[in-house]
Amino acid sequence: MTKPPSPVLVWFRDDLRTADNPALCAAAERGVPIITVFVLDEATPGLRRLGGASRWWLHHSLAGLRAGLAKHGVPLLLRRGPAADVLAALARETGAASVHWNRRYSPGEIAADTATKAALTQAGVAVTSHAGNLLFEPWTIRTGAGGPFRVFTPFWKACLAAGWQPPLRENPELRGGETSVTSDALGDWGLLPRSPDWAAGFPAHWTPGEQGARARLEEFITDGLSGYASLRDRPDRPHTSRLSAHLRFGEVSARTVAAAICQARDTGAANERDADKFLSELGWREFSHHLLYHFPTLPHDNLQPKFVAFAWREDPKGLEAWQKGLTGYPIVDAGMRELWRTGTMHNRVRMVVASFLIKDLLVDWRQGEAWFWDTLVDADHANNAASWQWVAGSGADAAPFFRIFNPVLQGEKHDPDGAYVRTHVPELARLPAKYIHRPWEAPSSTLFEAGIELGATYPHRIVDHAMARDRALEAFKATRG
DNA sequence: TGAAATGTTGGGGCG
DNA sequence: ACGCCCCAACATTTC
Repeated sequence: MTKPPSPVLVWFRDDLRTADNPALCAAAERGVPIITVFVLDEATPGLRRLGGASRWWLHHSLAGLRAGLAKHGVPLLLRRGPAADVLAALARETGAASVHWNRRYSPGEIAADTATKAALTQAGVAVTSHAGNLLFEPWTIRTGAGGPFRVFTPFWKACLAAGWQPPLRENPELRGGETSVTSDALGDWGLLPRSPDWAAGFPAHWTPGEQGARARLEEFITDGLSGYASLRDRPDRPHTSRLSAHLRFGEVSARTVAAAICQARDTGAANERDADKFLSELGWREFSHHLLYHFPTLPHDNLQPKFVAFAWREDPKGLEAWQKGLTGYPIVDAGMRELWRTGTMHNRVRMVVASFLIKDLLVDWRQGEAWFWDTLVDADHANNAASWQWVAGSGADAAPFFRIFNPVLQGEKHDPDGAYVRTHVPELARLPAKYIHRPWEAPSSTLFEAGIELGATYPHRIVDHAMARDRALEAFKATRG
């Protein structure tokens, strides 16, 4: 009578994949049965509760991961509660002697994981953490002086010089663990919205999960990468990767994406300019995560102290008009409605709407950050905070505050025919291109023929941009002086 | 990974 | 022929 081997636990977090998953690989190499778990932890202090759109994504991604693991006979258990308690209990129930996970890097997550590791070690369970979610561990990229970079270009140069690891080559040979241990039912977690089901339109745009991520990566390299450098700013064209949510949940690793892009470049399938431009966008993801690691207050506090005194306006009506896509500026409204309807927004338009909220309405960037956190399927604590501070001018390597986007010119430059506006603001669809980004200048006969009545079928502008620009510059001057 | 204001230049119309 | 003005086109500066 030999005792069955004690299983190994793999704790999934932001790495909902089987390929290039160092924690899963390391567990597989132990040659004992594997039991995996995902913990919905809304109890440990310091962890940010997921936003609505992210919860929708997580539900489907977990369903996909469970199905993918089931093919190997590996169970995915779902548990809810403080991770330290849940894992300690699970180790007891399963008899597991070791746990593997891939590291997280935000301050709250680091604290939580440190506490979990301590609790498990105390209970005699070995914990091993791995590098799986970034190209580089944040503490490994340093300036000549030994500190963290605050400027992107030298940061990325240092990254390129350091070189990242290729993805793990082999899919691990997975061996499932028999377990009678209970799991929550995914449906009981209430991750999906109902009454109203605002995510009803999401499935037409997204396939969460590892398979969907790999398919999206291949499709991007085939159809989108060529021309990426010049067309990535065009919201009316399909030249962005749309991989951000897949990366956020780790359905595909950054290493895998980077390797695929490099391969396309090195085999001549993609030109160097397009490939390198896309790689640098992965670099911005890296930069944001490293910044948050080194500057843990990034999501809450202005990185540049001079902004602490900035006289933000309280403008609940303006904020609501912005959220609903009723500002009267077509490119802004198109973006905000794309966000609500599909859970994403084109990157260029994100900058335009953020500039509008911060500079035209003078609303604190944190209110915009909170809305994006709730509505974006790719909402990422590091990227979101770093990017909002970038637009506000308060962050690292940020756009200067006085770089104020003109929503009309941005629309005309990047959506020249108005196709993007027409898609998302259908009440303007019949307006000629000449006026699509400035309907208030259209002759009344043109508006009439397009079936538009300003103030009735489409709002008047909630603020005059020229006035708002001057106001913003004045406010900025005041913080400096 | 801006935009607007201001400055400069050069061609053409015109007295 | 010449100087003057206008202004588009482009460059530079400023916010």
